[in-house]
Amino acid sequence: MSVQSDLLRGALEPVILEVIARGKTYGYEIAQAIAAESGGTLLTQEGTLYPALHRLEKRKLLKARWGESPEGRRRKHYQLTAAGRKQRDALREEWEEFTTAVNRILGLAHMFGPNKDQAAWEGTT
Amino acid sequence: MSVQSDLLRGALEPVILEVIARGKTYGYEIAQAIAAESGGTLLTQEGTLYPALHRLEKRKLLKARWGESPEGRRRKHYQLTAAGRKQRDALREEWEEFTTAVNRILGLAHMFGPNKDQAAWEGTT
DNA sequence: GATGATACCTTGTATCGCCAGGTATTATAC
DNA sequence: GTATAATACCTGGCGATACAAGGTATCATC
Repeated sequence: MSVQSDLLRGALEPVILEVIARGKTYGYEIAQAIAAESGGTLLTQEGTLYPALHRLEKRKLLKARWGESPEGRRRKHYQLTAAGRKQRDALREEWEEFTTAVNRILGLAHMFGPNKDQAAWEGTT
Repeated sequence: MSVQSDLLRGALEPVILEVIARGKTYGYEIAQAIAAESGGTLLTQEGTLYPALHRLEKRKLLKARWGESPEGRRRKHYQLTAAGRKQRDALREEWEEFTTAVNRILGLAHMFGPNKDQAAWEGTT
């Protein structure tokens, strides 16, 4: 398995929730949005995405209803539940903290917020 | 399993390689360095770290030799091989690209400096 | 009528973080 | 003396999940 796969494991859930929050509602569209909005870096395979959506639905973070495309193809539309919105916020926070911690170790200085003790840390090695 | 666990999967390898490159040589020390340098955010359990070191050694990214502490306890010291250094660079690059892509989707602009006004953007949903 | 795009799904495999347990030595209490 | 903690290593089994590979079905295009 590629490293991309391992990286995706922690990021897929917040990404999906975010894309749905932005108004992409069904699987195929969500996959395309992830690919497009990531500049082609993130490519969620169908065997990854659909099970993930089902898990989120099972956990009541998403609610689903069947619909149809203008051409008559069936689509399964998802939307965030209240719990889903809450989880989205929590995961975004967790992602931020986690990547900040890793970036500190990797010596990658770009951070999200105001950061006070970067300089102090830099001096201690 | 916590989300932290899933996040760690993609980051553990580059983090370990980086910490060893910085001069931490044996497991116990590496674990403490990861905890300390991440500000306590990253906590690699022994059941995570030791197998990871063994995998890296098996893949010839690390070379190991047994040693002793001043008090007489045995220690297994690791160092990067040439392939390990190369992998470290590659993984750092991959980490950067990946997190940049995710941040773009999550609306976390990858910024330099203490400026963060997401608030304006947040209001537009 | 073949191909490709759209749109969904599932099974099986491999991987890996973690839990829980183990072994052993040394230092520090009490 | 003898717990307890800290140091320092290890492993087996479990649960979770990304992916490959396969499937079904509709519609547009050539």
